Amino acid sequence: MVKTRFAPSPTGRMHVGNLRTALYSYLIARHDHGVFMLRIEDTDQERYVEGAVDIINRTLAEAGLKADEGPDKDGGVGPYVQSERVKAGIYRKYAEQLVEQGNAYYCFCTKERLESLKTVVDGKEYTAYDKHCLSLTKEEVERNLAAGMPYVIRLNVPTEGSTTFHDVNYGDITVDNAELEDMILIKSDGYPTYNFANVIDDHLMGVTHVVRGKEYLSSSPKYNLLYEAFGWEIPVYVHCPLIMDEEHHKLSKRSGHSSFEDLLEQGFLPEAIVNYTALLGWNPQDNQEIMTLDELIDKFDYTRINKSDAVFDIAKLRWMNGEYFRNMDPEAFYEKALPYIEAAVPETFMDRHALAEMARTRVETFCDIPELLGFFHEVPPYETEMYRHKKMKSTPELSLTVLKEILPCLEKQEAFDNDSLYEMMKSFAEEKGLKNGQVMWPVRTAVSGKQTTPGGASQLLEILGKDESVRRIRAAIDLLS
RNA sequence: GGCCGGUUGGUCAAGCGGUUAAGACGCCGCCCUCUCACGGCGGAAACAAGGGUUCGAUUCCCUUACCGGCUACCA
Repeated sequence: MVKTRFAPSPTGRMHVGNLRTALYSYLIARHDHGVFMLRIEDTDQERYVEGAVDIINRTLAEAGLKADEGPDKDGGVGPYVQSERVKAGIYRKYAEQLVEQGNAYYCFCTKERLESLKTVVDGKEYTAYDKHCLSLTKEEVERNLAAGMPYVIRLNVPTEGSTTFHDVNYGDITVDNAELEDMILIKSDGYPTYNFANVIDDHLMGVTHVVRGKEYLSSSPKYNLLYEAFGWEIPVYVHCPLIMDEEHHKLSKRSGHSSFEDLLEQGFLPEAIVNYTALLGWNPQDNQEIMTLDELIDKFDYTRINKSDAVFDIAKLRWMNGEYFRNMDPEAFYEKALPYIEAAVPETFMDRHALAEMARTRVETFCDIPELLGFFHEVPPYETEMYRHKKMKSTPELSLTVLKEILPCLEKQEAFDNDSLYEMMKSFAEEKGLKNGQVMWPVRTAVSGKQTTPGGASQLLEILGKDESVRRIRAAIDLLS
């Protein structure tokens, strides 16, 4: 039975790199009808952010990634929050076992001593612990412990030989043990480090596939040392390429504007965000890009994940979001777009459904709506030169004449719907010996003040209604006179 | 600096020894058209470099270059 987990740290909003890791974990589990688990890794008290767990829950819920097990749904291997597991003494117990076995040792080195171990190369600091405390006798350790000296527990990495581990994506990776540091297992505040807690929890919780970003690739050999020391079975590693920002750096919370919540605020649909991130580092065989979560579950194959990093391209996300809008049920779009429409066009006499439908095929995010529909609320200031259009054979002078003559027609027009209005203007043009554009262009400009509008003159008139249309035509006549 | 990984158009990304090197986004042009948008058609645009291996390398190996990650009592 496949069991995957998503194990975020509650340190703020969730950027798309994390979201994708969650998504891939979810897809692997679902594809195999396995279990997807959520675990909260709050071992760093410094970085803990109040409310961040709520953000994680909300993000997963909105993205549609429901966990089968987690803090809110016990699956029998809890607790699912690491700080609670610390209280239960879980990590300490295993760390002490390693100490007894000789695979780990107590270290009482002070900050100052560690500082003295630092070497500076190219302005950057590097430390390599020298196993100083490994030589402490059992008595010395007991004495220090009894004296209440602060300590950490370190892994005793062999100085000779090499360690090889296997990753589904990157194959076998071998590293000289001399390169591996005696990493800290238990910090002086009693909390485990990420690397240690991960191994313990993944084993205890029965995780079969570990999905994570490839930034952990270089610390993975140490994991094997841990698994071997405990005699535990090593899970399947699935390291994913990183998602990069425009500057080609790892997306992080610091980059800003790239978290799931940021994107929602920028007017994107959760489904589109999920769909897009799925394609950053993976692709289905069949070239289909627009996929529902269920289709992703069906098609996802973790052995086909890419190795190289991917740049997050907001332009393509915009396109994809637009595709979702175009394929969306009009009523569903209307409901989500309504707040944006109401803000841009407060006039209640205009048909909101018609406005929504006008926007649906023309915007890429909800935030594009105000710019697109704003003129319905108020005609923006414009130059009379806007009435000049070569292809339409329209000029400001001709426009004035057309508007003056069509005004009474509009006033007496009874059926104020698109088709009727279009017919009326078309026959008006015919009677006057004008081209269609010579009538449509001035009318559309007069009621919108815009070079381009969503929909043609007649559509605009219909939504504006007779009173408002007439008012705007009159204002335009004044402007041109 | 050391270690690990990566390198196909601007971006995502097929390809897994023999191809006119897919497709998508973006960009440009044309068509459709009451302006847009949608839609349709077309275009420009790539195998980092050098050595091998091979009858034949984008595909396999090595070197170099470049990019990235790690090198924390952060994850």
